[in-house]
Order: sequence, then structure tokens, then C-alpha cells
Amino acid sequence: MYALVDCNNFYVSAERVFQPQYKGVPVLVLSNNDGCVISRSAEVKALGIPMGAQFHKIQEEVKHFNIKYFSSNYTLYADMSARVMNNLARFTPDIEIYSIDEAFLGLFGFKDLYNYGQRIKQTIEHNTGIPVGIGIAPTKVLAKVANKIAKKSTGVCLLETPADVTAALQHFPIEDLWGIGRQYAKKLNQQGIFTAQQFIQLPLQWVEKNMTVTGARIWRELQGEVCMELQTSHDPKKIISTAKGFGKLTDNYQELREATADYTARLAAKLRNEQLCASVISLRLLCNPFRKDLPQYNPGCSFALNHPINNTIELSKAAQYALSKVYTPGILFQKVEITFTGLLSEKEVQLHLFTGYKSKKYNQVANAIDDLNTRFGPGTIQTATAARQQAWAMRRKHLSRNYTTSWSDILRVR
DNA sequence: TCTGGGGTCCTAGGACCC
DNA sequence: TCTGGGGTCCTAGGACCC
Repeated sequence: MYALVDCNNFYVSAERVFQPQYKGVPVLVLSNNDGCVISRSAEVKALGIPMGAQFHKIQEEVKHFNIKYFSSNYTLYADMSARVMNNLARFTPDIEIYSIDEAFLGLFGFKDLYNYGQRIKQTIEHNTGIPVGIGIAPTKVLAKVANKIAKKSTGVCLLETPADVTAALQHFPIEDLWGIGRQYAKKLNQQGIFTAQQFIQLPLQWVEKNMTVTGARIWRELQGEVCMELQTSHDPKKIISTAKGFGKLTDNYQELREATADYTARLAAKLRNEQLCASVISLRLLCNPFRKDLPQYNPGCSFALNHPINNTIELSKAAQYALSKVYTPGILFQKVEITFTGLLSEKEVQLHLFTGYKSKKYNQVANAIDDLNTRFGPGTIQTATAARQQAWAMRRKHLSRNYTTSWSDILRVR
């Protein structure tokens, strides 16, 4: 049997752990640049504010219902996530961390699963302060179904027998199934399919033809056949990229150079953290797609590096070169997207005959920068290009403190 | 003024190989 | 009149996830 453990409105819950006065009142968390709503407490959902609502458009509700709001604080959420996962790992040797707020547990040969689920739930809430819902079923797709049902009832839902499963699928909306997005839901609705139970009555051939093998796997898993094993060790990443919007639109070359340098440095640190090297770099400038009144032009380029690298200085040079190739004066850009692909493990990279010695030197510098930034906070050491005014920096006016990762932000108890 | 960010998987079609 | 067959690799586009 598989369990899916999912944190309830995770970002809101993480904020509430350190500001318990906001329990029981409407709270929401905003996306980067404080643009739209990405996490809502039950009270906010009850007010009818949808996921993704633009923050500036709901000002009246925010005032009227006294809704508390936060900019997203990923440092805090990542640390709280690690706490939840560490606690979960005590309940089974088989755990797949699926996302920042979800994990699948393999409960193979475990007995009395409903009570075990309740124990997991209580332990997580007690040790981390984060409320969770747990679905337990014979396959991962069914565990996802059970999880949705759990959140509407006691917080734990066990689908053990075929009769349990059928009863659950009977009323389960097709669009809520894991792996069925907007497009597939539309296609299925056109066939007269509205519930999961109706879906599994479709012929497999139709599913394969119209929804490829991905759809067929969902179909099989719903019938209790395991097609998706637990992924307890995650495969090495194939792509590392960033595409964060600026706090404003800009056509200023200097600002784009700064943003490029800053994002590249962060990505390079991520590469080193994963012990990977990149062999291809891509860069693209993006306009705001919602501004139909402005020209839409998203120039990009991509090229192979001379040899796979992960140090900030060389990668920054490559990124600045790419930027110089695509920069177009007079176009207002909203984002720079930087992507590293052709990722190789550091250990597999062969030394380059002519530049290998140089890389070694650069890598020592990069390691020193990482150490200093870890010890004294991100951005302590930067390349000169990155360290300017940051007029383009992201808006996050309502940021909470880094309660768990920064000594100066730690809570004081009187 | 104001609309997130970072990923994965699958397929079709074209280029290329011997 | 008539123009092979079997295969790999790469890319773009589309779908999906949280």
C-alpha cells in the first residue's frame, strides 16, 4: 500500500507556525513580485477568493475581511519542508519526496493502516506545527484520490478493498485526478466522462490513442495495477533554470546585465550544490505577455560551452555574452530566463587539455564564495556586475522573517 | 503599477547513419 | 516502369505536476 501525505495549504501553514495569532483567521501568501495568490487558508477559500487571483484586484476583500497576507518566503518553506520530510522518514524506510509539501510513503506489509495514518498525522502536526492530510491506497494514483477525500473528512482516508475504491471513484470528479489537466478534462467531458468511475470504463485503446501512455497508466493505476513505483532516490536533474520576473519592465542594458549576473550566480551555486556541471547555456529575454499594448519579442540563444563547468565566473562570462547577442534596445522586458542543460556529474567531467588548470583555480574561488555566502548570508560576495543598485529586484514587501535559518530572525521568548 | 517559478514526460517529424 | 530498410538522435511542441 502507498500513502500520500500532503501538507494543508503549506505556505500559509508555515507562516502560521511562527505567528500563531493568525490561526483561524483568513491568511494568504503571494507569488513572486507580490503578483497573485498562491496559497490560501481555509477561511480565504471560504470567502471565494480563487487561486491565482491578482492581488491588486482583491484589495477591497482584503481590507473588508481583514485578510492577513505574506510575500512568499521560500527560505522558510524549504526549511519547514525538510522538517516534515525528516519526521515522515521515521515511519517507513520507503519514502519519495514528491514536492515541497508532498511525499509518498511505501507501507509494504504494514497492518492497521488507518490508525497508522492517524499516528503519522498527529506526529507531524505535533513536531512541526504543519497540519497534513493522508490518503492510503494500493497505488499512487489511488492514494492521491484518497488524499483528496481525506482532506474533506478526518484527515486520513484508507481505500483498502475494491468496494472502498469503487465507492470513492463513483463521485470523484475527473478533473481532480492526478495527471488529468485542463486539456484532457475537456476532451473527456466531450466524451460524456465526468467521474473517475466512468473513466475506467472507457476502453484502454481509446485512452492510449487519445491520452498516450501517460493516460493509460492513470487508467491502470485506478484499477489497482501498480504502474508507478516509488522513486526513493531522485534521478539527477536534467535541467536547471531560472526565469524570475523583475520588479518592473526594463529596456536598460545595465539592469539586464545585473539581473543576468545575479541569476547566473544563483544557478551556478545550485549546480555546485547538486555536484553537477553544465555543458549548454541558453538565455532568453521575455516580455510581459499580458501587455498586449507593448511589442512582444522574446529573443533567445543557446550555445555549447567549451567544456562542462559549474563555476560562477566562467558561467557569468558565458551568460553576459549570450545577453549581448540577444539584447534589443527599445523593447521592455520583464524577465531573463537562463537555462543550463547537458548536465553532467562533476565526477564524470574530463579535464580539458588547455583550460583544465584554469578551471581548478576558478573552482577554488567559487568554493570560497559559496562558503562565505553560506556563513554570512547570500549575496555577501558577488561578481561586480551583479552588485549594483538592483532597481529591477523583485517586489516582496510583505516578507516574514527567516525564523529557522537566520540567527538574527530567531524568535525571542520572554 | 500590478498576472509565479521550476520542473518532467511523451510524441512527431526531420536529419542523419550504414 | 522502376529509387531500401532499419535504425538513432535531436528538437519543438504539448501535456502535465506542485
